[in-house]
Amino acid sequence: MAGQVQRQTGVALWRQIADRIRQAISAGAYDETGMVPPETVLALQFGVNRHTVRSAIAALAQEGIVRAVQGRGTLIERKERLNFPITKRTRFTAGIGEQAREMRGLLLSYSEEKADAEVARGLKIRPGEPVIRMETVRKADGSPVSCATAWFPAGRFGGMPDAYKRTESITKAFAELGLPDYVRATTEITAVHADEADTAALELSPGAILLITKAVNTDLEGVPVQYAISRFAADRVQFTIEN
Amino acid sequence: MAGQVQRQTGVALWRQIADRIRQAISAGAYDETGMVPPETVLALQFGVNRHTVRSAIAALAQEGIVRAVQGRGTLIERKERLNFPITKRTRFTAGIGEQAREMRGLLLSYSEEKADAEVARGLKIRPGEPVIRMETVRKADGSPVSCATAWFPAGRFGGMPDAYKRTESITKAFAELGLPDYVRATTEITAVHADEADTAALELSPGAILLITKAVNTDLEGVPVQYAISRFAADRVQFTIEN
DNA sequence: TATAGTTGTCTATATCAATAGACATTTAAA
DNA sequence: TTTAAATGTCTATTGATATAGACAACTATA
Repeated sequence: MAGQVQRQTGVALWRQIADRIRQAISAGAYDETGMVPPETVLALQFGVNRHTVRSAIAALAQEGIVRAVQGRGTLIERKERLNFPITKRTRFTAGIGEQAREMRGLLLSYSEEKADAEVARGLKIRPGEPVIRMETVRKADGSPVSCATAWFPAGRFGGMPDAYKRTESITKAFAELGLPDYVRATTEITAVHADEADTAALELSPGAILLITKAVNTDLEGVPVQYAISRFAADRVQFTIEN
Repeated sequence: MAGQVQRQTGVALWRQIADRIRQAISAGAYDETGMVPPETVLALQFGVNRHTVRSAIAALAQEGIVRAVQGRGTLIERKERLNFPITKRTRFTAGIGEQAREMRGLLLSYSEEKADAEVARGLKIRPGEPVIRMETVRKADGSPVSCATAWFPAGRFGGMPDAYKRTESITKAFAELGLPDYVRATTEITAVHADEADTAALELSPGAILLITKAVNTDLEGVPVQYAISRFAADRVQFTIEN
């Protein structure tokens, strides 16, 4: 974990240090002991006062990642970073099935609306045609992993919100609606700072990073069936592309 | 751009606001006027003092994204985002060939070293075997887009640093060294905050976001020829995966 | 040439972030 | 039972962040 923290950047030192420690934990840097190094050691490493390190650790404790025990040290409670393979058969639930015990997709809201230019391009329909929009949040073992906004052609998949609410899975909902299989056509990936809504929904600290995917799924004939913009907590996930 | 900023989170208000405005610009929110709304309007929108908004705009001006003109307003200077397709034939230079006039790869430094566990896993060699490491920065039309650390098996590609320095391209350097074609095997994508070294190399503002790719390229027989960790300025690029 | 609207500069004040040091409290091991 | 090593708590001080208000300087337009 080389490299010093930066001052006067608008990001407090304690937050930078919290981010770095969180990353080191998820990279397995402290697996040998299962503990974060002592505060005095970290303060020396980062070139800051011990109190500043304490602020960082307090933030991580608040997130449930570590637990400080007086006299012993700071224990690591949780270190997951979920991996999402992106392939022709990209599935949210199945993709991380072995990495978490319980995967759930929750429907926050939905509505029927007219496709704007972006959605129309994704679904290969004309702007103004009716689409179903769903806002969802997806959780692994109860911890929120991503928010998604998904659009479906209204004519073919009008029953999607109801089916999704019942099955908590896009794949199962598609199956119920007569589409047993579908494939990932394109995926775009960018990264931005989280805004307020996503910070709340994903239980992030402000200034946190989001990985954004814009994906088009099609049926086996290549007809688009879903356009989705998903927002992932960058410190909890990574994507893998296998060619 | 609804939603208020958050206080006491370790991220200064001016930085949160700068991030939000940057995002709004790149989403085309101000395309109609080509200008950012007046400081007083933004201050009202975000629920902060006008001086706080001014700090945010000063940061964006420092990045070259906007230019404030007394008496007129704050003009948008730049809003582009380069697209990188990730496929079997992923090439940095050719990939964005049509999006920029001039693509260059510059060799910052190189050395011969022994493979650590991560590099050995990527190149499918034993830890400790000799590898060539190159630190490079890649530019589009003179503007830095990414930093990369790349490793090559030393025996087969000892001449890589010299060839790369001459050709400014991995693809051309491989060709010179007797490898006319290669394919992308795997790509991992994550996102983090930029550290000090990358902030300097990519001419970023502190606290900026990096998209990280860890990629393995192989020859046509599937033998790994390159393991590379690239760090992209997230506000200048996006990735596209076509299946 | 006024005038409205905009950015630029200055002073002052309050709060948050960071440093510094001292000492208490708890745990585990000598 | 000591002792070393770790976290917890307290006070004090400095610098960065944020607010508040007033006014100057510049631009475009009526």
